[in-house]
Amino acid sequence: MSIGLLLHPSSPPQIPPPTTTSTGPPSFSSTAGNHHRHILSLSETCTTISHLKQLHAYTLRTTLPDETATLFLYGRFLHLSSSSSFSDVSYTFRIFNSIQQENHTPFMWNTLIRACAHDVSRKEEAFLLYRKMLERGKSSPDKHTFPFLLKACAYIFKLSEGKQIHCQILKHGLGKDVYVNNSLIHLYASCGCLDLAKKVFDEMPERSLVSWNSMIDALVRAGEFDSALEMFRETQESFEPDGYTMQSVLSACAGLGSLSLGAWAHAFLLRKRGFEVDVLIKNSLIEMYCKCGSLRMAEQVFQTMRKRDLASWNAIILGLATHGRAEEAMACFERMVENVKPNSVTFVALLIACNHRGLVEKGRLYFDVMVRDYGIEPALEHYGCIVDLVARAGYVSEAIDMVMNMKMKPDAVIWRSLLDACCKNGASVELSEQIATHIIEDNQSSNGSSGAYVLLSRVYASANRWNDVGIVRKLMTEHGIRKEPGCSSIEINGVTHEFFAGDTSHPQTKQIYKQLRLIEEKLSSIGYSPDQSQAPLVDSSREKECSLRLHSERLAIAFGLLNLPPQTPIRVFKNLRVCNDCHEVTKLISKMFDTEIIVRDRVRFHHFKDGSCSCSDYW
DNA sequence: GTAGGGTTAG
Repeated sequence: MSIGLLLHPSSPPQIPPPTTTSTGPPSFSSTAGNHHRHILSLSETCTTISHLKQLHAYTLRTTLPDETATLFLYGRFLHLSSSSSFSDVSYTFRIFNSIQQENHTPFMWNTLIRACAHDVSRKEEAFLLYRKMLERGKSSPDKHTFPFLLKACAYIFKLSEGKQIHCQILKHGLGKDVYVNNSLIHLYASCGCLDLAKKVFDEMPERSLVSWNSMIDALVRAGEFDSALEMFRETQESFEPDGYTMQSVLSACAGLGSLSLGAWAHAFLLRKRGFEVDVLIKNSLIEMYCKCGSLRMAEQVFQTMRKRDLASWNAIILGLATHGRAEEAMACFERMVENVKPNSVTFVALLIACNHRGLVEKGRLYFDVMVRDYGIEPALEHYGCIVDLVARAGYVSEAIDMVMNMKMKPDAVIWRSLLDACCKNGASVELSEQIATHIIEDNQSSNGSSGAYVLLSRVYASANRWNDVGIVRKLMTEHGIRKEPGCSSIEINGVTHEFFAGDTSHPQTKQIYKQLRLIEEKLSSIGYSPDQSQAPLVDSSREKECSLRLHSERLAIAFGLLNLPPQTPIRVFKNLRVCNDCHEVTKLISKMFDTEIIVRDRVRFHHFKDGSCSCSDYW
């Protein structure tokens, strides 16, 4: 039988077939060894699972030289069937199970474990296989086994299993293997155990670029951006950075919100040769520039991309959204759908765009379109945006209905949006109490509920229930809960200056407040009256004095106006969500001072490691 | 004799 005839017409190889020793006289080659070599070479040219199955069938009818050769060939089949281009794991299992148990080699076990580690729905099976491998007692795990197993483990964030595997690694004497250790670093970083990742890294006898990259990535994930950049500097003493390194570096710059560092990293990339600045790096650049407040540079990167993927579109839409440029974000979405199918993240970005600008109608529309036209189930994040949007606009009962109809448990962010709306819209004290209870119960041990306590005390104060106000304050003290202050930062000449609401600690405070008065006078002259409700909780005498100067971002803007040369763009970061009112007043100030002012929110402030910032917020 | 480690936004 001719294997050439069996293969699909599109298949590349048409190697003359061998004849088997069992099916008649040889035509041009007669040894089993030749068959073996022939099948092996054919296996290298398989491009579809169908080719492989034909080759497998052919092999079953063929006599091979010995058992070792047969097992080697089956190992190859296992590997092929589970490789990313074929990825027919059930077929891999069928081949594996067709081989007698005592003939399963470590290579076969490893291949099967790898197949499971790469398959989204089979991660758990990787552990079962490992256990079986040990139980059968014929094959010992080796240096190839553990990276696969740890990958599966990291994917499902199983720390305790990971630690057990770590023990197994040591038991089998593989604690020095660089691949195994890199996988351990990745695992511990995925589980949020920076200390353990660091320990593995520090104790490694040998490190590769991947070790450094994994460690830098671990630091970025943990929000230790400065340390990540420091490690990047160290890396270069031994290795040339690659694309992975640079993506982590860009993330670190974005995390710090430092445009100067980010621009430096960009220049480094352009200067560097030897690796391609691909879509993923470009996406990181867009994200970095957006997070560092330079939408202009982000747009430039986006515009000059020859190839864009889903993430590129999402990154730019999100950037526009968080900068309060909702119309452009929506226009970008329209262009996007002509090229790429949007996903759930796209709609988060669109809802954020609406949220930042108080576009309730549009927000409702996108929420419906997402479900109806794209079949995307709303996730917690979508609810977080829409509930906040609707609630802020004063549609409290609609927001409550939404929360009640959610398929998942609302988180503290959502409850807080509701509570905030209740406070502003004079909802009943009982309702506010109920909502506050949800938040406080969900956040017993963390500081995430500080907003709820503050809001609740406001509700009681407005109802003249001063006793209850006292009780709330006492509870806060007892639970060690601090108020979460509004905080904004601005980077000037590579130095980050930070301001809190009503802050007077800056050495230039006098001039800053003078500048603020000037801004306020100018604003009043054009009839603008700042929205009092947006002011953070401060004592009432100061609130009356000047609402404008109490906002942290406005202190930062005033500082920027004082210290930057005219026409220099002013970029301010806020630890909390930038609200519609802020976008509005920023636009006015930009116009009055003929300069570009951008205030944008930061997901997390790296110096609030103790969780005192709104890390759990989506914006 | 086969293979192996490190990314996707809120």
